[in-house]
Amino acid sequence: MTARKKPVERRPRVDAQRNRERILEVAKTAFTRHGADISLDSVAKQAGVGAGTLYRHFATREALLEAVYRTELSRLAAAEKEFSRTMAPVDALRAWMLLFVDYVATKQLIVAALNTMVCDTSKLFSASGSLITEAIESLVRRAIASGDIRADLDPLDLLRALIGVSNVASVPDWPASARRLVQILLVGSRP
Amino acid sequence: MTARKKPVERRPRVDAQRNRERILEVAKTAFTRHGADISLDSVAKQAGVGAGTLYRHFATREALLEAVYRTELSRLAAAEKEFSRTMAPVDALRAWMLLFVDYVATKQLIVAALNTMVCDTSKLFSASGSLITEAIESLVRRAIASGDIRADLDPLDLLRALIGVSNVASVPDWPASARRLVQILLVGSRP
DNA sequence: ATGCTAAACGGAGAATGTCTCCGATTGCAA
DNA sequence: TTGCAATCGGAGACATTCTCCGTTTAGCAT
Repeated sequence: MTARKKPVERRPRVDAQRNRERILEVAKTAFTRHGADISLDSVAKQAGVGAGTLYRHFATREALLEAVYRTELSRLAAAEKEFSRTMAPVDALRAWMLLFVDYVATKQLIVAALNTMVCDTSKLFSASGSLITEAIESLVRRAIASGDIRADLDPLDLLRALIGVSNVASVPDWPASARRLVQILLVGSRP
Repeated sequence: MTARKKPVERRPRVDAQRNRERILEVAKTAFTRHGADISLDSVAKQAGVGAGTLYRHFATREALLEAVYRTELSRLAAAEKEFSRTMAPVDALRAWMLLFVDYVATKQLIVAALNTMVCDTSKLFSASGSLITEAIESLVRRAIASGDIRADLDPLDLLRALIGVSNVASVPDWPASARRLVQILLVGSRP
C-alpha cells in the first residue's frame, strides 16, 4: 500500500455550515406550521439544497427535530439557572414546571412525534446533552434540601408526569388547568 | 327516473365479517410486535385480503388502531364498575389508575402513535364511546363525594397526567415508580 | 495565482408505502 | 336458479424516504 497521508485538520467548509443552518431554519417553521410529518424532501427543496445534503447533515428525522429544538431546550435550562438564583426552592421548581408545560404545549406536534419515535421520553431530553434532566434534577435537589419535597422523589418521574400535563394544552382554558395540575404534583410531593 | 327501491335491511355478509375479524387479529399482533407504523398493505397480505378490503373496513390507520383496542378499552371500563362496587372510593380510584397505567404501559407504541395522530389525547379515548372518560369521571365523582378528593378537580386533567405517568414504563423498576407517582397525584388531590 | 484533493453538493432513481379504482366474484333473497 | 348489490382483490397512480455517484467547490500548499 502507499504511504498514509497525515490527516490534516481542515476548517469545516463555510457552505456546509450555511446549508446546515438554512435547513434548520426552514425545518423549524415547517415543523411548527405543518406538524412533524412533513416531507423531508420538501424541506430540502425549500432550503435550496438536495435531498442528499439534508440527509448527510441529519441522518434521521429525529436527528433533525432534535437539532431544531436543541436551542429552545437550552433556553429552558437557562431559565432553571435563573429561577434557582432568584427564587425560593419550591417556587423555583413550580415556576420552572409551569414554564416547561408552556413550552412543550406550543410544540405539541413535535413532542408527540418524538414520543412515537424514541418511545422513551426521558431519552428524548437526554439526547440534548442532558440539559433538561439536569435542570429538573437540580431543582428537585434544592427543594428536597429545603424540606419542601419528599426525599424519595425521582426527578425524572416528575418530568414524565409533566409531559402528561402538557397534554392539557389541547383543551380550552388550559393554562389554568395546567396550573392546577402542577400544584397537585407539588402538594403531593411534600414530605 | 325509475322507481326507488325500498332500502332492504340486509344482514352483513359472512365473508365480510370474517375478513374484518381476520384483519383485526392480524393487526393486533402486528401492532404490538412491530409498532404502529407497519405497512398496512402487509397487514392486508397477512390477513389474506387485498389492500382495498382493508381500507374499506378501516378507512384510516387510526380507525384500525381504535378498533383493535376498543375491546381492551372496554375491559378497563368494566374494571371501573367492579372497583366502584367493591372498594372504598379513593381505593377504587387508586386501583383503577394503577390498572390504567399498567394497561397503557404495555401499549406504548400504539398510544404514542395515537397521540401523534389525534393530537388530543382525550379525544383518543372519547373515540371509543367515551368509555374511559366516563370511567374516570365516575371514580372521581365518587371520591369527591366521600371527601377524599378536592371538588374542583377535573377528571380529564387527571387522565392526562396519568398518560404522562405511563411513560415511566420505559425505565427499569417502573411499577414502583408508577405507584409513587399515582400516590403523589392522589395526595395532591386531597381537599 | 494555481493546482490538488477531500469534502460537500444535488438530484435521479430504487425501494417502500399509501390509497383508489374498477372488473371479477360471491353471498343473499326471491 | 337467477339477479344484483355487496364485497373482494390487486394493479397501478402517487407520495415519501433514503442512497448512490458523478459533479462542484472550498481550503490548503506551493
